[in-house]
Amino acid sequence: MKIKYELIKEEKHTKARLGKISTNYGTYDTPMFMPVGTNATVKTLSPEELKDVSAGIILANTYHLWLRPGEDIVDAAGGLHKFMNYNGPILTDSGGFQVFSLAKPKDITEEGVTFKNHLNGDKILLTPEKSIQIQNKLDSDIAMSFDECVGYPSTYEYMQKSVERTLRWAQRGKEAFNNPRQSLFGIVQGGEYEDLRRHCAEELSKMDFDGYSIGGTSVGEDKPTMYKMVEYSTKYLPKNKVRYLMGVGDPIDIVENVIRGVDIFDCVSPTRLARHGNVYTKYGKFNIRNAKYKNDFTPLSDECDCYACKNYTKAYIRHLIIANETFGARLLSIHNIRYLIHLTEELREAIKNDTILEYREQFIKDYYGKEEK
RNA sequence: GGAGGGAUAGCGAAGUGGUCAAACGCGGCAGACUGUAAAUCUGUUCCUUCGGGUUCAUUGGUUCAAAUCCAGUUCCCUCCA
Repeated sequence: MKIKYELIKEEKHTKARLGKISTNYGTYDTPMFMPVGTNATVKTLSPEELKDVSAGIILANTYHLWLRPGEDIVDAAGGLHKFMNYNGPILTDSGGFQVFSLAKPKDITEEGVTFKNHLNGDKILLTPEKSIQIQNKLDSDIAMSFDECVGYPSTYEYMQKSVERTLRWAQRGKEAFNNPRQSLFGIVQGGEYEDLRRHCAEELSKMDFDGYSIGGTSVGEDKPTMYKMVEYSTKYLPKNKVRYLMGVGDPIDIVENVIRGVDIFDCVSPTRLARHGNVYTKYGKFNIRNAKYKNDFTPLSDECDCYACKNYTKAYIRHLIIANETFGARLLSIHNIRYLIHLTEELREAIKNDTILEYREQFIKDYYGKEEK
């Protein structure tokens, strides 16, 4: 079935929204955070551990699974859920981000994007139709339109051309789409230009997607610019459909963008930072590798209810990370994902109570502490 | 007892007259990371009051100049007795 979004309430002072999203694999409250599992695994975590941190939808990647193991293998396994043993909803990204991270401008044409296969160097062409066909076969719950994620800064002229092409690609993808169990989202681009964001959002709305994403953020711009990009997008999107801000997961960015009307976030940061020893806490981010934690036998965070915090000390986890033991990366990944999901739980509570502005103020005080003043 | 080889920063290891406070790797100390080519990348690692000061086993010598050449001493390795 298609996903359904139900808007439960809007916060009194802001555009923050409390909602519910119903999927083939259960109903979840929004705002929510989706952990990223590019290669059909949220790096180092088992599905049981994802459940333990209250993860809902997770994200996998079309480009990566296309190259390896190939969508036919996933199909033969009975679809992505069975293949990776995940009994929750899965969203697949289209490969649009790889246009930003892997392709060069000259590789992008009206037809699609030519990539240099990062595994063996082959030249391969990904088109809007191909991306959708792969996603149909992967049988994720939500497929994304194939878009061009444009870096920042970018000229108005380029962005205008790119937005028009992304709109045409969205239409082509929609026409190629063929999986009744799956939903399809359109992606708003347009950089920091309000008229382009508006145009893109309105045209996509006319095409009537099952949900809408905001793309082209966290590509080098500063935070105020990112927040503007989001405002210029949510402002022109229908209220009865879910809004997903792609690739954003810095804690403050989640708070700020919930306030601007975003329902869903995803980000690699909790798992990547974990592998690099960084730990999110209410009182800011720290690096467990620092020598000062050598003798620290307290948990990562006193506020956290995750498996790592309930059972292990900083000194032990530091030892694991320094010794390059995978269990350390796993414990920190569990913790960081749990931190971001818990953050969305608090934000939902604040929306319920119409206190999100107070929440933001307190959040900044706690998270940035002394450095801010 | 004899013959040869070697001793370089926390460790390993380049360097064989000036461009050497000394490559590189490891280890140490920090930093970055936002739809994952990322268990990756970057900086730093003799002392310093940032002017400079002391280093290449050690002592002495040659030279305008020595980690680099010469001699003594100590220790280590290989082979022969």
